[in-house]
Amino acid sequence: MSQTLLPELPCMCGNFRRTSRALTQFYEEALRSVGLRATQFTILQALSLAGEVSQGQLGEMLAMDSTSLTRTLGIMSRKGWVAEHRGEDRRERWIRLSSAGEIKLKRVLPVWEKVQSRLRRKLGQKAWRSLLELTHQVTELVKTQGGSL
Amino acid sequence: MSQTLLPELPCMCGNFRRTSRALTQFYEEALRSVGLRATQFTILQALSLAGEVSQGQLGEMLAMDSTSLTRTLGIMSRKGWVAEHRGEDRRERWIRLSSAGEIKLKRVLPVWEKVQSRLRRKLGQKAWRSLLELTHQVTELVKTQGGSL
DNA sequence: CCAAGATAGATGTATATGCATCTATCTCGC
DNA sequence: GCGAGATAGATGCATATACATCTATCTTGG
Repeated sequence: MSQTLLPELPCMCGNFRRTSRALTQFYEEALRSVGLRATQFTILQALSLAGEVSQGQLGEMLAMDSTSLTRTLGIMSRKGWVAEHRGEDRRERWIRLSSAGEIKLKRVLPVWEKVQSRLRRKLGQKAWRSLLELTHQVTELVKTQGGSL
Repeated sequence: MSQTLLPELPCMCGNFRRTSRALTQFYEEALRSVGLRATQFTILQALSLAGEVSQGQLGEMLAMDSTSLTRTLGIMSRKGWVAEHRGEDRRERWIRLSSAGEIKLKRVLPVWEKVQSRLRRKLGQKAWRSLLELTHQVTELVKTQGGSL
């Protein structure tokens, strides 16, 4: 098949989704060796940083529908990476890394660091920093002002 | 639930995936009124720009596995938005907008433009341009140099 | 022309993801 | 304390998405 040039997409959403797909493949190629999907790694890392949080709070942090987390956390729970218990408010589900999860994360981090720095090197410090800041900014903007003008 | 501050994620991939989710919800909230998912809109728009392409070429353009397109194009074909036919090479599937697809796109574009400019206004011209360029750059980098150092 | 290897998609399977809806709980006014 | 309305997650359903594998077809050396 001929080399179709990567076109500039005019849609910011389409653009982000495309880059997400590309990046996900890039990271998962490495993560595969340790049996983790991108989302699962993100959750491990987020829990490691945040400590114990409710499912809803985790959803907020990751801009992910908390009901979507029900399934992903189920998978991770079955693998023994997270520990859950009901909160004082019995409707809530509180989540934290299990010790197996901590061990898993410790083993995975070097793999992640390698992909991460490989990309950082390719992109350059400046673009790297800009991207982290800009994507964070977009997420905040879109999430907090949501539907308003 | 208390307002958990949106943390900075150290992982570029996780960052992009989070922003993608947020943006997708933002755009789909608007697109819902015209019965389109983000991916479907992207494909309509891409076909409108590219004309007729093979399934593989479309996958390249969108950094999407061409076998994933089999299902999405199936859905869109059933809705009558795309027309397909076998290529001279009988293994290939060539895709273009049907006239119903063109009409659909024409009806959807104003809705898209509105979300799009709403976001552009919030972000500011400068960040907007930077993002389009940087995301494009990342996609190219990751896709072309893929696994290499 | 033919067999061997390459390639484009189709299909099976697993995860990711959101929304609508449902259930269990909680909160608050009375 | 009770009932009405709010809230956290669970569940049903649809789409999105990738990879492994399979099939049909093409290409190419002999």
